[in-house]
Amino acid sequence: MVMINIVKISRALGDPVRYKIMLLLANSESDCCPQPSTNGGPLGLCNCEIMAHTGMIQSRVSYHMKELTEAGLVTEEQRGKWKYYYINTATLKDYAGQIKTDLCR
Amino acid sequence: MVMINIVKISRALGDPVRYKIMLLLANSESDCCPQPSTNGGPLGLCNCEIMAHTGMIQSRVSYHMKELTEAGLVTEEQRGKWKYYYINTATLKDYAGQIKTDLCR
DNA sequence: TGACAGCATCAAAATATTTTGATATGTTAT
DNA sequence: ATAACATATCAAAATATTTTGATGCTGTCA
Repeated sequence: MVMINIVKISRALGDPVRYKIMLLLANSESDCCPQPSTNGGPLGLCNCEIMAHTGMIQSRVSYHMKELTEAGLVTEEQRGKWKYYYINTATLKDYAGQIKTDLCR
Repeated sequence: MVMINIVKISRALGDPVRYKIMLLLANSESDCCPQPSTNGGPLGLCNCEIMAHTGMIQSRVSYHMKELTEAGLVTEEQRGKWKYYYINTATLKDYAGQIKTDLCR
């Protein structure tokens, strides 16, 4: 059982910009740069694609991706000079499960 | 299907003070004032009990209970001059479910 | 009704987070 | 090695949230 921090994950998801990025990651396939590895889950996007989809500047995207990564919601993968981000579904499933066991009784 | 706002709920849970209150509500039974209604779920606590458990001043507790209530995480019940709060487990279950269906694929 | 208990609300202060532009770091291709 | 590109980091500014103390409102009980 992985250790997850409910408050940290909630806080990460509780920002509209970051939640939008999570939805993007869950629903988009990469279409630029080298293709990410086939990991069975979402294919992920690179920083530049997130910039394009959201219209945000680079440092802003970087900042939010770091928040998501540190919460364990997103996994990074360096591929050449690009960095891919994809959703860590294990964390989300643990999170959803723990919310229910800890708070619903 | 109730309309829930994932960002708002996440934000509400993403504050350490509020998450602590949620755990309190999930694990405590009221032991003061008139007993709350038997609603099948957690019995809830009144503002004064939350103050006692957390050591926080009244206006601070009030502020956070409002945030939790507005997110739909907590339901209020006025009983005499006391106000009881109890966890809204339906919202939490919908939340956990939607997190999984929207972000895990 | 008056006194008081419990909670809500408000404005100001304190604190935290987010955004931006500049600059640094790391990778690839020439 | 150098240039060019992708991303990270930093410090300052902008913005948002939380905390506090004061005050207001409502219900209870003498």
